[in-house]
Amino acid sequence: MTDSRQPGLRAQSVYRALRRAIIEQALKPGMKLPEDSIGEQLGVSRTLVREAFGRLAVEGLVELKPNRGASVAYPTLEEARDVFDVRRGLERLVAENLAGRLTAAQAAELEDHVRQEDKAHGQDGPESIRLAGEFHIKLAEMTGNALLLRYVQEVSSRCSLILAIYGRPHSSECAVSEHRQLIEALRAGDGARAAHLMDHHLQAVVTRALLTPRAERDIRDLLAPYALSEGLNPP
Amino acid sequence: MTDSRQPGLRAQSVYRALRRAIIEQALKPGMKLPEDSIGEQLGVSRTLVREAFGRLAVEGLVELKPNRGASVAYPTLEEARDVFDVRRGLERLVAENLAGRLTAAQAAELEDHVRQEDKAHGQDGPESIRLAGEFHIKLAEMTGNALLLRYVQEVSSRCSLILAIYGRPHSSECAVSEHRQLIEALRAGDGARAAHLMDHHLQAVVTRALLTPRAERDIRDLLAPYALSEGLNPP
DNA sequence: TGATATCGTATTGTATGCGATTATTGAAGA
DNA sequence: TCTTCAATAATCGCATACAATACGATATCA
Repeated sequence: MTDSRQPGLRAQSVYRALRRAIIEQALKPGMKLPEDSIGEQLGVSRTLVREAFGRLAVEGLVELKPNRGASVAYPTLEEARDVFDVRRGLERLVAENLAGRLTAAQAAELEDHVRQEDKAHGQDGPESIRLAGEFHIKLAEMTGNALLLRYVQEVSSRCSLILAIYGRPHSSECAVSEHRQLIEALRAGDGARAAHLMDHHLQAVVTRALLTPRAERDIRDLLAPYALSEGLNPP
Repeated sequence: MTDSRQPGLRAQSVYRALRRAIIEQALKPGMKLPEDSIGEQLGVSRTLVREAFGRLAVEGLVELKPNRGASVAYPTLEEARDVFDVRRGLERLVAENLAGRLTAAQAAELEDHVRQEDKAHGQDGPESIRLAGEFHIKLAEMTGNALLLRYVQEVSSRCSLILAIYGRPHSSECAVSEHRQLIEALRAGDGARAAHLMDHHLQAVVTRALLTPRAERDIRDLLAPYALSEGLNPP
């Protein structure tokens, strides 16, 4: 138990617990987040829960409306596009920073990682998705740029949310082969090619996992399938 | 008085007040930030002050150490380099996004802005610095990408802090001519050139304003000039 | 029956209080 | 004079308390 009576760490524990719960969709997008029940569940007061909400709101994982509390963020398609655009820019930067600077140990670690991805790819479980995400985090870590890492983590989290809403069920977001090519380019020190690969890789993720033109952001369109399944006939 | 009895807005007021105070160096880097006195000064309780500290800590403007409270962040040179690297990446993205998409009204607004910069450039005051910063914020706004805007604002804030510590006194950070060239490229729809110009522009800002190899990050070196001015003789 | 008003409850926003940790002052000893 | 240590004061971490607002249910009226 990492309850840790140490001061300041309980606050962080609450933050991390909620963050994980949101990313793993234990708390689904749009779900209401009452302060006292969550605090009670985690064994802390509302104070710490609110503190965590604040951080999560900055990161775009929860929405915070005045006098009506917090709920898990429900990004619009427009926000989703924004997030992916920024993500591509950030990860391109990662690729450029890393090209040629990869140590042998780092390259080995990455290759070990894609091997794990290969194994998990067959079963198409949440394990596969987690590994694919971690690959990008690992790359960001290797730049040694703390701010870049933080931003990449943030957009990755938000991408998880976005895919939970708009993604097709069992798409294996990242193609392992694309990860392999990327490592190759990084190793060769070809920054331009690495950046280009990364860019197209992430672009591919969007088109693979996102049903772009479908899923209108209007309530009518969200309800349409339910109406149909009930035999209703909206105009 | 924007005291605003409205709920949730007082918290934001505290956040913004502290943020401005830090950026404008009313609160200097490294300065201690006691919850009580600040709350008393702003007419709110420690609760809201702490909330603001949390947000500012996420954004890297304050440091938050367990059991010893908050202080204005004092970025190391390494952190400074990280921030500038990410900033270049982000603003390159801005340039690419904006190239060719600039409306006539937007172009006019930017040109009006650089004209103001021209005027202020003579007096080399803080006005000049503020305008130079706002130019970049305006560009980010024009992308329509809220996340990109937030990130650019964040790195800009941190750059203010960094230049306050490591910058030479009256360097007029941005060359107005470079801003003009950038607008030109954006107008022409030449994304690659715009990105390239932005990249070199920001690179130039660093070399112009930052005394890179000097300014050691050791306390001894920070204190050296003070020691000398007091006639002391450190080993 | 349907719409609106009103009251009670649940939940949020903010302040305050208490125990714990850290900084500071001053005095005693080397 | 410089160090060491203890007592006090200041500050923080967190929980709780209280006021204000929003939500929901029942009652009232058309």
